[in-house]
Amino acid sequence: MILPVHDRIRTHLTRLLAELYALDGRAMPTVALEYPPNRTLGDLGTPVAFELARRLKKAPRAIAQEIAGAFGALEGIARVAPAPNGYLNFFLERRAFLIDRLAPAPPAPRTAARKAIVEHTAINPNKAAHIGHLRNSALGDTLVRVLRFRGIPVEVQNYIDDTGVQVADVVVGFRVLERRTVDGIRQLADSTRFDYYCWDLYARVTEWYDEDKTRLSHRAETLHDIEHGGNDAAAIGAFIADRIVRCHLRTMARMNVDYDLLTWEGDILRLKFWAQAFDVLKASGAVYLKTEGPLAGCWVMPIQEDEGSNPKSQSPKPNAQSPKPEGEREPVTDIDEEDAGEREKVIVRSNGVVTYVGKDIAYQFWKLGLLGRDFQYRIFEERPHGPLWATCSTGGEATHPSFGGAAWVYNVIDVRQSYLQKLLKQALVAAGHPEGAERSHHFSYEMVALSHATARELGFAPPPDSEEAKRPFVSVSGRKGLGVKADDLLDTLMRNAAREVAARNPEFSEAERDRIAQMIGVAAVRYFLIKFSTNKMIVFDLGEALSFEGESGPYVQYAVVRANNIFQKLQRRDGLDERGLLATLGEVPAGELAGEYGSHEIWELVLEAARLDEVVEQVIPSLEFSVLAKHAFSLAQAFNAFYHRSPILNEERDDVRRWRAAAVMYVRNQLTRALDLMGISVPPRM
RNA sequence: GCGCCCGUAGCUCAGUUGGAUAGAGCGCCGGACUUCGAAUCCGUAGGCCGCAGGUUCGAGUCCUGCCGGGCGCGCCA
Repeated sequence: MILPVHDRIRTHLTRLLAELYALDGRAMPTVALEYPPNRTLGDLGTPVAFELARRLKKAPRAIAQEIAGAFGALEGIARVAPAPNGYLNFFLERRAFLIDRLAPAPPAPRTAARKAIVEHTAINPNKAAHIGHLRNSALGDTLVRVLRFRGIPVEVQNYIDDTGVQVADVVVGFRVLERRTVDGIRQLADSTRFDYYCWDLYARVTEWYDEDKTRLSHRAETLHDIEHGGNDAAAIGAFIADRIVRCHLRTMARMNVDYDLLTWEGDILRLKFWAQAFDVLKASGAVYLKTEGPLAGCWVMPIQEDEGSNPKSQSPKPNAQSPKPEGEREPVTDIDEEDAGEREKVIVRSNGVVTYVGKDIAYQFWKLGLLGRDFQYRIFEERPHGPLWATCSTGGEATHPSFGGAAWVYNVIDVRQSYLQKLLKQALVAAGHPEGAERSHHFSYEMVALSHATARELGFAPPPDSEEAKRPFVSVSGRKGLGVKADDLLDTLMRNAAREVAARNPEFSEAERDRIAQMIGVAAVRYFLIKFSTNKMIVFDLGEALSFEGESGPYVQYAVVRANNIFQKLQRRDGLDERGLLATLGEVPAGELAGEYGSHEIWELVLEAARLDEVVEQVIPSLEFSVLAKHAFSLAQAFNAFYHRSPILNEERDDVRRWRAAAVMYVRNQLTRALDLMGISVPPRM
């Protein structure tokens, strides 16, 4: 890991600059650390002299020379070199650096970090999951892993909208279109792929509505029944939601995605979370009753378009202190009710029913520990590593872990919900919790569409002369049943992987082959869903996603498998294991590592591998995991090139062999960690 | 109409605190398996970074305008 070295240089340099140029805190430039384009220039470099040039009225080059001259000794730094163009470059103590990083890691220091809640997945529990949902969970789960890597405690929640329109529509499908009873549906669920069945039924219901709009009265009626409970529709709705959620959990488990708590919307209603939040919002003036105009009788929240309404976001740090007390914050901007052009969002309808935004506000308050109420909790299912909990409104377990009340909240929801998520933050500010707003993140990402080729392959080709046909992609639509089901994709992926594995390892048993194929399939999807910027739409193409070559998850896995093979052979052939290797590194001549034999390639590998912590640090505030994916890929790429060029087992010079093996060991360790952050495991062979 | 996002190689994309020579993958073409596994590697070709201004020692990156595309803006969720 490289960050401790950054910190050491930065601290040293800051003190040095203060002495050298009598700079006080305000005048002190930030010491940015970068990587020179090649190792002959240095291992780390800073453009700090450029920043000082104007203030000191001196050429950057002269400043860099002065700093280098006064630098003195610093642990881990072999040499400081001012570059002719003004950069200040550093050379590291290579041997110590690598030995340090190979030593067994000390137990992670206890951090005072407060809990973060990550909510992701949140699929309507009325049909099978599709490829778009996988993007959500892949991003959400990676966020969870990355935060935990940094020592931040994380609670993972999956929100279940069991009382919404989508469940109601499937209830209508079963009751009205198919005339089934609860028992009939249960039988069906026990004997079919229930989530697939509902996928089709849901599409049929949508069509049925489209044929005759008056049929929508069935939806309204069902929605009402579900919300009030104690009737057939509610029982069917509850059954469907429960069964479909279990299907979703199985699908997600295939992707190595897991949760701590399922929060059910029905419980938010039954426990009257909204009533509580409503009181707070009314008291603070965040919402008010319209007495005239088209919205008369509605409780509304004014929508602010100015900058002040969108507080800057903060990201958690393991050692961050508690937020400033609210008293030190700027006062909430006054809401100008007289402003004629102002827009208003209805929170409570004139018929007294709260909107989706209202429920979400209450839920967000609870997540931040600002509501003053809690759920009851039941065990949803037992798992090897402990129970999966779910909320409930009556008869909960007497003892349960503590949920909610987090310092940081991440809501992983697609970009179309940006507007609502912004309202959520505004509500927090208006209710007097600006710091809660700053610590609430909408983790937004773009949609997944289908390529025309893939749509055609699946039988969704749009009519030749339609608008859709002219577009560069085909939109998925759960309502129309148009899309790639997650399990179908995973099945295809794993089938293809199994074929590849079998071709290369004919001696494998079927079970072994399938176990490995599964790991490879997961690597392929998860990497594919992570490697694009979140604000870029993914035009999903089966062929591309199925590819195990080039920039892909399996490519990175393959590099690690190769590295592991080297160690297995080293041990078998030469009796040299990792511990034995480590023990000798202090004595072995380090010419190969130092680049004295003409190539710096193993040092390049080590330095690049060490950057994982820096990459993670960068990835948390930006929420751009493509950076992490790219890092892993380029490290794997560098390793593969090295592997090809530089033999280890057959290298005759013992010192060279040992340093190469040590570098491979470190790269392997770091790549394994990077893959784990993406939810990808390493197969024993592939 | 208003708001947000995108425009970089033939295609798909990196380039996220403004820094040293704009990079990958795929595709094309040409090479490398009696050698730690070729799901690999090496090489060739391919760029008015949408356009025009501005800020800066320095702009693909920041600002303004324009052009092209996507998505939002409901007493739906």
